[in-house]
Amino acid sequence: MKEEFEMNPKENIHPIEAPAGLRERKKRLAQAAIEEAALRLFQQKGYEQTSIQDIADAVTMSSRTFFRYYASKEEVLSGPIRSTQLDGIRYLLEAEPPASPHAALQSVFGYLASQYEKQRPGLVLRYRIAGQTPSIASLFLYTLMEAEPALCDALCSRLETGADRDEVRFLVAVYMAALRVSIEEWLEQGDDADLVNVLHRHMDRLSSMPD
Amino acid sequence: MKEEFEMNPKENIHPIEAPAGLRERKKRLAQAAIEEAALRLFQQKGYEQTSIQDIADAVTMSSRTFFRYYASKEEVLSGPIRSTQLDGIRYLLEAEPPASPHAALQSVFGYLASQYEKQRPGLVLRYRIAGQTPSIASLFLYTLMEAEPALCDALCSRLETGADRDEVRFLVAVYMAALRVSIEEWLEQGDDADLVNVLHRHMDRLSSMPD
DNA sequence: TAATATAATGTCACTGAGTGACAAAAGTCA
DNA sequence: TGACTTTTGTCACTCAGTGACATTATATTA
Repeated sequence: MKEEFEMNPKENIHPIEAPAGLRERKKRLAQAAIEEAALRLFQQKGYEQTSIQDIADAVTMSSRTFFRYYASKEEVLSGPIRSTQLDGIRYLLEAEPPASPHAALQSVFGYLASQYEKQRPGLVLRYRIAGQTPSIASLFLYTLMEAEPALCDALCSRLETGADRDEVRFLVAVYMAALRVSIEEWLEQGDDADLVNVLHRHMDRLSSMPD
Repeated sequence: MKEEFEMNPKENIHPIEAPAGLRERKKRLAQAAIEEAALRLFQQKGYEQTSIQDIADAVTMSSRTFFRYYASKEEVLSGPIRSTQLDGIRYLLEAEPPASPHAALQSVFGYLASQYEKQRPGLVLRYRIAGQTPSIASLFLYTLMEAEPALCDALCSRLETGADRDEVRFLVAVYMAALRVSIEEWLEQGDDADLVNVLHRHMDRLSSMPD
């Protein structure tokens, strides 16, 4: 069992950060350099053929230091997905009380889709690697689904009607499935494909479900 | 990238096996002994605290030999889930042509639930470990979802109406989500809980979706 | 049954991920 | 500048997993 919900350095930065000392700036540069080099090498040589040492060499740091920025090799790839999911949880917590579970879920997942939409190039690359590397595909699934319990909690807490916990869990899982296949579909399409649109096509058919 | 769809020795056994030589019998015993020891140790000391060497010692074999039975430490845990999913694919391929996608999916997933139902004790144990070990939770998710493409293919091929591939993919994913949360719910309940029943409660609400 | 072929196991040496401990270097601030 | 804190590098280590090759056990056949 590892980091579970520990955040990586990037996520700790407060949205509007003041001047920021030299130390902070160097850390961000290092983090960015690692990510850049890692993605480049994964593309060039393949994920499994790229060692931490290769990445460390590429950015001239010790491999020990790599692990001070990323808890594992995998985390370089999953970071953006995880933080997007966390955004979704925050979004739901801050949203106005929903009219119905379906309305709330359409809203959060629509928001998530719009967030993923902004990251297309990075996601294309990441999912291409996932397609060739089961352990990464597995990680991405987990990273998506990991947010479900928090989403359930958030939704239940904002629903005045005492909704059945298990039903909410089911609904969240179903919408998550919709998001997941929408992302897959969207990434297979051309660069001008519209994720929000793909997701809505699927979600519309869900909202006719009886509560 | 590892074995992908390679089968472990157990799965290669033909259902009705004739006498079976000494070699075969020894292999099955070894495999069973490994699984037994591994599960016992995982329970006692925790998954991550148990090394391959510990398992090998417990059954008096070299750790090299462990890897001739299981491609990885994880595989000891995921094996039964994977083979159950494969059963589901086979079931769908051999079933009579379905009246509708929903009918077909209710049938396969009902079958899968009934298969999982038979394995409760092992699944309780495995999911307890998954709850403490993200990499295993991740693996279980993957093992479930991994069957989706094959399920889509099987379903599409048996549907006379030229169904939209993406819609079928979505439906399969949604039913898979139902199975997944049903299993989670069922494992949290008492020993006399009924998985098939839990799943049907969820699936019934799906079948009212427009195709 | 003995000789031979084949399959399973053990041994050894190796790569690579990940970690703990501690010393060296760099950034911070008075 | 000097004292303090954070970051980095070094080193030694554990553990998963693999390839190569010798050894042992099972299977086959004359």
